[in-house]
Amino acid sequence: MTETRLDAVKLDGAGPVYDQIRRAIRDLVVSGEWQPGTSVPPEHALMEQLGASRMTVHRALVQLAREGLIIRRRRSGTVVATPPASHAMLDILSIPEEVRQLGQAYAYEVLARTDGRPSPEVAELFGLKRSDKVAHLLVVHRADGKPHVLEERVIHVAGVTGLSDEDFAGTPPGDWLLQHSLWSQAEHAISAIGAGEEQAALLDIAVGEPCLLVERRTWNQLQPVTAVRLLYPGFRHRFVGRFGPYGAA
Amino acid sequence: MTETRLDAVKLDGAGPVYDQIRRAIRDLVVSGEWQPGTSVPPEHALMEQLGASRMTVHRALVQLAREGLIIRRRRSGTVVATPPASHAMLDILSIPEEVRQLGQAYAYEVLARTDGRPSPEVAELFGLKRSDKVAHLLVVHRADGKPHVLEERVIHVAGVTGLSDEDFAGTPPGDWLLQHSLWSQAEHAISAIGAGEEQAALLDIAVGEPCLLVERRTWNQLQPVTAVRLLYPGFRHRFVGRFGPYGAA
DNA sequence: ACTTGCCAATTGCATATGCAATTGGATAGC
DNA sequence: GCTATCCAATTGCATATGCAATTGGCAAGT
Repeated sequence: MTETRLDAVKLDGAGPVYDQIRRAIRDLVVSGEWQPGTSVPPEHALMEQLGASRMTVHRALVQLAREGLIIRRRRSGTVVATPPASHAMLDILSIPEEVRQLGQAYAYEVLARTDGRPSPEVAELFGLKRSDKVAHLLVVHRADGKPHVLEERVIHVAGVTGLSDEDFAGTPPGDWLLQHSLWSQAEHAISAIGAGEEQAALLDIAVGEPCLLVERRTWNQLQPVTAVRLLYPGFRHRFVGRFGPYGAA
Repeated sequence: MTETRLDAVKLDGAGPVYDQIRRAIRDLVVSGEWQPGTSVPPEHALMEQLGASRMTVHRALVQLAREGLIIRRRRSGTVVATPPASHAMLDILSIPEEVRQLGQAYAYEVLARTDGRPSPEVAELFGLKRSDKVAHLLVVHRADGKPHVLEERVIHVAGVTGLSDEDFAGTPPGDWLLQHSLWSQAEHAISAIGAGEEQAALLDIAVGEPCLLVERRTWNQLQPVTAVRLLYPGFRHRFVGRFGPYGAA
């Protein structure tokens, strides 16, 4: 248990006091000056050192604890946490947004739509009964005219209202669903796969070309809403994220 | 601007009052009962309705605002936010951990190590001067004896202490670095690529086989620490994340 | 030694209070 | 009508205060 020097905590006078305290301590932690395991001075000490009230110091410490930089326990005090396993964040944008952010012209085309019952595989994967009604969609999204991503989607009809009257002429299904359905939970998986024959033709790439496959399933209160497979040609796509040891940067 | 019914906020008596209030309002928002754009009752109203002090109500609302569910402005009040673009979280585990979580036996092998200057590409990619010293490493990680992932790593010698004395016999470089260096910022990218000839041989797969490529670069206070390319055979790997509309689930 | 019980240090939570900052909307003046 | 001004509603921040809950460590007793 290393010592912490109390006078290392220095306020900079910018913004609310509680936030100055928070930043001051955070900087000591992320700079490594206060190593994991060292104990942070108790609230009373900081309160006297900094000339702030206990509640103000408390507020700063509570926030740092919520951010995972410190761990607080009654009686035994506050110690610097060891950085947790990191989480990388990937922004999930709608595909039109994604394309426009790249500065390219967006277009899409609904290649096929069938309304019916789920195939056994789909029902299994998605937790549906064979008797539930679903819509299948096949959409290709284009950026500057070139195929950008191939979307295969299954929508659980009972989970969305107004689906049967919608032809997706004005809005691609993903965006339409965002506006017309609620979701409370999603899961996605990223993997790599070679393009199949049909897929290669639609994406205008060679068969076997490595692609990023993003599979996403969405529920609302345990009821399935939609499942989608997005196939991105690998050589022109990368998902980028930035972060720090304690969370998003 | 829709109306919000004040009496919709109901406490459940479990845990701290401020947290009951927070959860009660959060539930109204995520259930869609309070649509985006509707205004949340002012602190005074909630205070009277719930029989709590203003500071307690305040605390709940401040926290909800930090979580992005509501937006607060002086005088104009508090309104329900429209859900932001989602972030998906991918847990970044150390590779030994990753393998063990799959219930498989972990092993690794350092295939090559060279200490020297960065190649022009590496220097460019990583923001190093040609004169900086770097170590190159090539490591294969195995799960139950089979190649799991191929790691190509560059380490900026000046950014880490004790590197030259370390032979990575006991700990793979990624884990060793976590223990012996600080980092404040990281960036990673995921893409799909076909295995090259050498890579295919080391991973025991066919040339051109689709693979997930994870590239990660790490800095400490703007100084480069390490850059790594992790090549996962695509057919046996997927990165999975779970989340909700307002963040991690 | 080992166990039990107690004390005090430390954090957690809630309240009451006061003032500052922002700004929508009303009002007065032109 | 249009603009400048003021007012009041609302949130933001800090303090002072008191009690509750947890628990490390000491002390007493066996």
